[in-house]
This record gives sequence, C-alpha cells and structure tokens, in this order.
Amino acid sequence: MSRESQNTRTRILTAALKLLETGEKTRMTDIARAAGISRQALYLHFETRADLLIAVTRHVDELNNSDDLLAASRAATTGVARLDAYIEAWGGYIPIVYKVAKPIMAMAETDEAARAAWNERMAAMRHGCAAAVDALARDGRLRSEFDAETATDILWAQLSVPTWVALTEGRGWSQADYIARQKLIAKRLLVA
Amino acid sequence: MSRESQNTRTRILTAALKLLETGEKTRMTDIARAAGISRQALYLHFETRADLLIAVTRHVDELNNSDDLLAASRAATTGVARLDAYIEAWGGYIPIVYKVAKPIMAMAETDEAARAAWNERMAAMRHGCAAAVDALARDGRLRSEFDAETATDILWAQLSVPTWVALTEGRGWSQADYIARQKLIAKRLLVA
DNA sequence: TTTGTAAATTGACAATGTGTCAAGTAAGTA
DNA sequence: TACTTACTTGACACATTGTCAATTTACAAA
Repeated sequence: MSRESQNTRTRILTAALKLLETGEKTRMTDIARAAGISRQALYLHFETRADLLIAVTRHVDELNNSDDLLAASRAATTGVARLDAYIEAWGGYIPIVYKVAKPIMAMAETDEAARAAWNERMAAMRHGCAAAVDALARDGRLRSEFDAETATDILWAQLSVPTWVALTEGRGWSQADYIARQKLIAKRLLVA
Repeated sequence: MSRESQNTRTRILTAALKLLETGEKTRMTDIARAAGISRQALYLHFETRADLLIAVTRHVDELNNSDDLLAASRAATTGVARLDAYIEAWGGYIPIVYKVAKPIMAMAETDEAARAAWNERMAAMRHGCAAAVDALARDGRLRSEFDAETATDILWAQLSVPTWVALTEGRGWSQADYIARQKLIAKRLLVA
C-alpha cells in the first residue's frame, strides 16, 4: 500500500465514523460518497462492509488511546479502587464506541467476521472485569457468595453494552447516573 | 375470516414456530413451504414478516398461558417471596420466547412495528419488576440506596433478555444456575 | 345445476443493498 | 515509452421482501 492509498483508507475511515456518529445512513454507497470516492473503490480497501466497520472501531480505539484509558485502572492499589476505576473507564468508553459498535452488533447476527470481532471485544472487556475481581480477591474483599469466575460473569453482564443501552437510551439514565449507579451496584454485589 | 382461513392462519403460526424453534432459516419462503402453502398466500394472512413474527410470539404466549405463569407471582404474600416468584416465572419464560423474540429483536433495528411490539413486551416485563419492588417497599424491606424507580430499572435491566443471552449462551450458565443466581443478585441489590 | 364468492395458486416484477467483473483513465515511475 | 497503481464507470448477479394480475379450486346459495 502506497502513501496515497493509506490516505484514502484513512479518509474512508474518517468519513464512515462521521456518518455513524451523526446517525445517518451508512450503506456502502453513503460511505463512498462521504469519502469522495466511488462505491467500488471501497472494495479496493476493505473486503466487505463488516471489515470496514471493524476497521472503524479500531480507528476509534486509536483516536481515543483506548489502551491507555483502560490501563489506567491497573494503577489502582486496592481492589475496590480498581473496580471503581474500571467501571469509570469502560463505562465512559461505551458511548464513544457505541455508535460504531451498533451496526457491528446488528451484523453479528448473520456475519461471521462481525460476530468474531464483537466477541473478541467482549472477551477483552471481560478480562478487565476478571482483573478487578481478582484484585478484590487478593484483598480478601471478594464476597464469598460467588466464586471468582461467576463474579466475573456477573460484572461482565452488568457492564455489557446492551445493559448500558437499556438504562441510558431505554430508561433515560444520564451518563453520570449510569457510572455512579454501576459503581454502587458492583460494590454491593461483589465487595464483602 | 372463515373457519378455513382460521385454520390456515394457525397452520402458518405453528409451522413458523416450529422452524424458529429448530433454528432453521425462517424466510417467508421457508415458512410458506413448512405451512404447505404458497409464499404469496402468507400475505393474505399477515401484512408483513414483522406482523407474522409478532403473531407467533402471541401464539406462544397463548400456548403457554403466559398470563397465568406471570400472575402466579402476584399470589406471593411477602415482597421477597414475590421477587423470587417473579424471577422464577419470567426467567423461566425467557428460553420459551427467546427463539421467536430473537428475529424480532433483530428486526427492531429497522422495522417500526417490530420495535413497537418488542418495547411493549419489555414495558410489560418492567411492570412485573415494579410490582416486586413496590411489594418490597410495602414490607419496608427495599434498600434505601435507590428510589423505587431506579431499583425497578436495575432489576429490569438485570432480567433483560440480552443479559440472559450473555450469561447462558455466552458464558454457559445453565438455566438452573441462571435462576438461582439472579435471585441472589436481586436480593443482594434490592432487599434491606 | 348454475352462479357467486373466498382462499389460494402461479408467475412476473419492483425495490434494496452487497458484492463482483471488465474495461478504461490518470498519474507517477523506471 | 512502457509499466504500474489507484481509481472510475457501468453493468450485473444474488437474496429477500413485498406487490400485482390473472387464474383455479371448492364450497355455498339460489
């Protein structure tokens, strides 16, 4: 891929992201038009629509330094602090990725690549949950009601994107409400 | 609608339900073939695919006396008993409707009728949650951490279909695990 | 028996969106 | 000048939902 080609690729990702964020239609035609190239040229850069959307999420991750964001919770000393920090970081990141993640979740129903990409993301999110649960266990503050595996599952489901959607879009929770309440819920469920 | 027509309608619903339950493809063509009529004849009975699928969920409700099932929790005397009974009833009903609900949830993205039908179901489910929360409040056993509205939201999200999918299909929880753990979680979160 | 009607069939077709293919162009590079 | 890369243009295949018109089948009523 030449320098020119890289620019076009970025232009496509930027245009697609913008469309997704503004909630406009994002058919291949729309993305092409927004990027100022022909629809067919999209397929010179991305094999399928699923591949393109997945690339957009990675682009979003890079734009937001998502690794650093989530890694911040690793700095916490106590398990409880780590749990709070993780909820703050991930919970704050959901609205950033959601607009892009939504069509991928929709495609995951039928498209194998989309499903794999989304599962991978959810597995990564679960690792963050597991780390927080382990930190609690190390402090001897993990409630004995559930084993670590189960506790991780519970936290993971609690912090899942569909739950965020239900509570914010569905029930009108503000982002601040969401974060604050999820912290309370998590502590109540997991901390002894 | 004549008697004959009613039979055909039921035959369609039964055939569609069977296809959905076995997880086979459920295009209009497939449903028609399974019901032993032409694809076009489906449109003599249901305006759209969304309408047909919605009718299948109602058919499932009837076959299972869903009203009675969920009403059972109303018989509980204490708030805690009512909460348990509701989780048992609704949690047990999810796997029954899920196969049919899944394509409706998928369509809800784009189809207005599907979205409305699904929202209505979720609103009904939330009423059950609200009743349990109110019963707890009447007993003076609702935790003061959250107001009744917020507590209802939390229970509602916790018992939502996507959460059930994540924990059972995604994390391998058995149905028995799911019910037992959700009871523990709900009590821990809501009961003082 | 004839006639009318409801339910269904057959076959064709529009619309939408993804993905493919072939031929051609514009620009830079060896 | 010849070659290569990125891109364009236009056409087309495919899947699926939904529509339309003409026809058939069966039953019921006169």
